[in-house]
Amino acid sequence: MTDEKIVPMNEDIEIPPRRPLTLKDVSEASGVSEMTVSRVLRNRGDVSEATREKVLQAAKSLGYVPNKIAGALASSRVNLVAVVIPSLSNMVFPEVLTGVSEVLDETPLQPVVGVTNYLPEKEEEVLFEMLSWRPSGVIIAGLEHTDASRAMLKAAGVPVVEIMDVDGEPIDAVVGISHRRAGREMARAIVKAGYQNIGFLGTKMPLDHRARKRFEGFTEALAKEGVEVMDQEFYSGGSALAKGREMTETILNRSPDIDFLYYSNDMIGAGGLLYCLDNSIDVPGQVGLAGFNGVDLLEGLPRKLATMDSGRLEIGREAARIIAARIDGTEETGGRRVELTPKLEVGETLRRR
Amino acid sequence: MTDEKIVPMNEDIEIPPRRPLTLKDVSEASGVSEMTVSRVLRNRGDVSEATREKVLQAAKSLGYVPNKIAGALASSRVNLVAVVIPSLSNMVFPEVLTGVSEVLDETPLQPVVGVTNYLPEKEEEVLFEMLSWRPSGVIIAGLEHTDASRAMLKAAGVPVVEIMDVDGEPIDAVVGISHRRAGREMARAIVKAGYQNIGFLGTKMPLDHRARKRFEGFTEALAKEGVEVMDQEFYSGGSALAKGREMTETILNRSPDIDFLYYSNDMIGAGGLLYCLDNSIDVPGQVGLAGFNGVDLLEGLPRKLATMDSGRLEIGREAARIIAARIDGTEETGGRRVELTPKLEVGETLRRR
DNA sequence: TTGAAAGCGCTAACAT
DNA sequence: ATGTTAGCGCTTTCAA
Repeated sequence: MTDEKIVPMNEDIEIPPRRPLTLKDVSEASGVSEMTVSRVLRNRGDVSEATREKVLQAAKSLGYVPNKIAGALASSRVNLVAVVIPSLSNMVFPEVLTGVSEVLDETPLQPVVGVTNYLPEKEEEVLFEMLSWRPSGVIIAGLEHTDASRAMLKAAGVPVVEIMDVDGEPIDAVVGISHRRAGREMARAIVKAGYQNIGFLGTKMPLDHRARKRFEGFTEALAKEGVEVMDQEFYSGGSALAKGREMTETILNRSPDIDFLYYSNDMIGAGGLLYCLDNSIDVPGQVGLAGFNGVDLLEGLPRKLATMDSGRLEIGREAARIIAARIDGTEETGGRRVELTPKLEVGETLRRR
Repeated sequence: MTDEKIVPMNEDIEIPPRRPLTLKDVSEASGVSEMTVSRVLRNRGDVSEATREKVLQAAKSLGYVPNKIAGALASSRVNLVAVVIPSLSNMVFPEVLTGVSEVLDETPLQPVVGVTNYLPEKEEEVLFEMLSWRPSGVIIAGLEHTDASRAMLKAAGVPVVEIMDVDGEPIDAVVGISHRRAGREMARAIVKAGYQNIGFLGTKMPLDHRARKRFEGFTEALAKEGVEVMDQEFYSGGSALAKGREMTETILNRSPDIDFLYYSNDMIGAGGLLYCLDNSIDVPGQVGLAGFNGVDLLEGLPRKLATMDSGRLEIGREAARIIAARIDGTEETGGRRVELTPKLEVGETLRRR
């Protein structure tokens, strides 16, 4: 028998723990300095085609994934944009995000989303958390923030775009619509169409400032026409469509003289419409209806609900454009203000005169 | 005239560029070493109440926001969980995210979302980008990925949970339902209810593997009963509700004998239902209808659509639980497989025998 | 075109 | 209970 080398099973054979690969590994595998590897991987500086090949080949075959944490620390450049929104359940915000992604996809920037559940303290936490990653910009819904949040945003030293709403004092840039104006314009359209006994249906959310502003604009414009909101009803939680039905039934039973219902969003408006149709209420003859947002669900309803487009997609896009332009230095100054014009969609639930 | 000190305007007065604060600033302001400041800010180790106070006070008054990039690099701990989903427009995914957030909110972990638009190459890019931040875990929709994506996920050395679907070979853990089974069960329920001339309506998306698997399960189970799908129709883009109407009209005109329509999602199903009701088609007598997902929109429809709940919220929660448990070491082994049972909701659009 | 050295801001590990 | 030292993995800067 030849004296084979026998490797005992239970020896302290060093099984190196699977460690993430580093530049050094690629450097060794390719026989090129770490620095040059780094240059190749970032397409920076002059590197000969030959070494370039070698490096890319080595990186690929090892399955190297760069460590952005180290890169960001070394370069103090972070390609993240913090996007802070109140909710994901309300389709409005995913739509805004879609607009943001669409634009950022053309840049090296990447959105990172934080959700606040409409709570100012939670917003503060989320913001703190996100800012601690030193993002290159912040897109945040609304103009109402705690003092601490405003202080953090100002101190962050990066572009901040407040979105959705323009009624208030922005910290830096702002992109949105005036919800007061949206409310006023809807009120005028309703009165002009000859409705006089108007009911309002909304969410039970004192912290939804945009819904509140629409309501304020609405009642204010009605007041100018000598009209008052006759009755109102609020809901929280549950299926918005079902709640729209229920609330509509409730308010119409309580105030049978109502001839118009203004809903704070299209979903409950759609529920109201379905209720009316089910109960043979003539829309818009006996009762007119209007919602808010311009969601594309409305296209498929038996009758097209009157609404006012809130331009979510465009808001997301524009906010992202502002951030991108500021970061790459195209746009110098801060404080841009973009007010989009909400456009009334008369649909078929607002009678025409 | 006294000789006042006159400060010339255009002197090279050093205006220190607004630099983000560091631990050192807090250390100097509080007269405590950086290390102790770090300890206080992370609630680590023993620190006397007195110094603790001093430090917190200093940090707060300066408005210090820690730099997680540096922290992560030093500790090689990153409290991020990458969540990769195909889309935000389909409410299903925001719902999953809601479940994920809900659970991660109770932990130090934070979700970071990436969207792939159902494109495998885009998924690969997004994954590469996210993994370069060295997240502590990955939650990713589906079981179908490019080889490169699978390789990256395996090499990442962190828990990976594939979600939504269990029909296939997971990389690590998996949480979802069997879409094949969902399709089969719906087929059986339909045949059992006495329908024989069945149409299928879906999205024109070869890359939506879950929809495909449902369809396969569906046709397979029908075949066992000696039934074949009579006609089918596909759409892409636009308002799903409106498309549901259109497709329903098209297919019923083309194949008037159809007595059941199976929709690949609730939204187009709802459109179909509204179409039928508008056109006085007796549902479920003349034509039965069923969708898929169990979205809560269905609660508000004139008639409750039959569907099968896909348990999105619970999938998100469970995936997050698995990640959290593995990270804090509660759960050792990998490869957990959680198959949720999709539950048939008969509603009012599937006739009862 | 390539490489070497010196940090980025923090934390682990070890003093004291 | 507090401080000191040495990196984490990269990029910047400077040198060759």
